[in-house]
Amino acid sequence: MLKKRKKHSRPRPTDENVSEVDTKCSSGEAIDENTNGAEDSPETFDFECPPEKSIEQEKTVEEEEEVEQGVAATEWQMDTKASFCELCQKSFRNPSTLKVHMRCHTGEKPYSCKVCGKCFSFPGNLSKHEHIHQVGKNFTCQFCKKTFLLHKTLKKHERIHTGEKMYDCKFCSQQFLYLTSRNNHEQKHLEEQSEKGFVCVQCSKVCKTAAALVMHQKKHYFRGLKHRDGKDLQPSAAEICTWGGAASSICNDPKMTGERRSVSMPESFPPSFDDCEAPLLSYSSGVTEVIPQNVCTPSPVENVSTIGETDSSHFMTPPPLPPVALHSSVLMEVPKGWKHWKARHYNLEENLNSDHSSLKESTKTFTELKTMTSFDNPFVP
DNA sequence: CTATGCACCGATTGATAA
DNA sequence: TTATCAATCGGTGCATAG
Ligand SMILES: [Zn+2]
Ligand SMILES: [Zn+2]
Ligand SMILES: [Zn+2]
Ligand SMILES: [Zn+2]
Repeated sequence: MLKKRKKHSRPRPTDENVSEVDTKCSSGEAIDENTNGAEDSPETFDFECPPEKSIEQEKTVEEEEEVEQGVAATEWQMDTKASFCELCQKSFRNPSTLKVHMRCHTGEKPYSCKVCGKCFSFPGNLSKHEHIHQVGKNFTCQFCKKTFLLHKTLKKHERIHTGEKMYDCKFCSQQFLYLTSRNNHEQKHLEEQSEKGFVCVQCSKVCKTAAALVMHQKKHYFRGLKHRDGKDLQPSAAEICTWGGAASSICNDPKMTGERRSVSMPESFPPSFDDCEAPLLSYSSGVTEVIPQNVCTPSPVENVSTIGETDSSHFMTPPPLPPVALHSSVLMEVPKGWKHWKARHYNLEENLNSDHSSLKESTKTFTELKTMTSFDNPFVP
């Protein structure tokens, strides 16, 4: 299996006094003292690459296939060769990785800063921490020459110059530079939605009840059918399989339910807009003129559970399957699938950083579709 | 207040040394 | 095969400006 080349394979400093497990950090720490600018340290300059392109997160082809095939991932986790954390249901290929991982459950922090005594679970974090005791800021912005203590900080700073806004609103096409800004914005959506009732994403019509909304949306739906005119708006079989497989695998995938904070998988998932977006994803790839409007419309969060139980048919379903049913099923129920869509959605987000071209492509289209569906969103400038 | 910006932390990953 | 480490991610908290 060819792995994607990593570019950051610099030869390790062999005999540095990098006292490994040693709880006290040796002062000569491996922490780059090649500080100012760190000439070859990939830490500092890899602006050739698109900022979001994390080489670190690239997955092996093998893993990609697992995701695509859906089932493989689950099987892999059960593989005895893999180390498995029962606490968070995560698997690791390297047993020692599991050991290290367990520290986040045990709270063990064997690495302590000898300057301030602060303890850390992971050696790398101690190294980073020790950096802050050094005088001088070591990372310089290539655009404004401002300096920063940490590489991560620099990278984030440079987004200001590059214009990269990595935080997308889940409900509209707006993007944000800061997570807090994004969250605030999304909160507004939620508040707005819950005040109004049930909003049609196509025309912004607000309905008092979900049932009314469904009736309303049927109009859009049939209108859409008229305009379709034989255009092939259907996803390819491959796409369907891919998505279907991904969904099924992910929802069973312990990896996806772990405590990995970066994924922000909520413990419980009151169906939210996320769930509504998933259907978009499912048939977005390669589709240029979809009826993305035929997505389930966000409902007030607090109402969702009720609807799911008693009025599930009011939700338009993400019809992952028969192409023929692609459009005709958009108004069908799906609540039992909430979880799956949710899971898939998060998986996509995670894979957005990977180099998986197909997932990426789909996600990209997803973003485009979000734009399409948000034309009438009051939050869109 | 809200948005912006920085300091810092927790955790994972892949390469590679042992 | 296992252990270690550099690299890098996502995230929180707080300060400050408008
Ligand atoms: Zn665990
Ligand atoms: Zn310290
Ligand atoms: Zn700058
Ligand atoms: Zn928005």
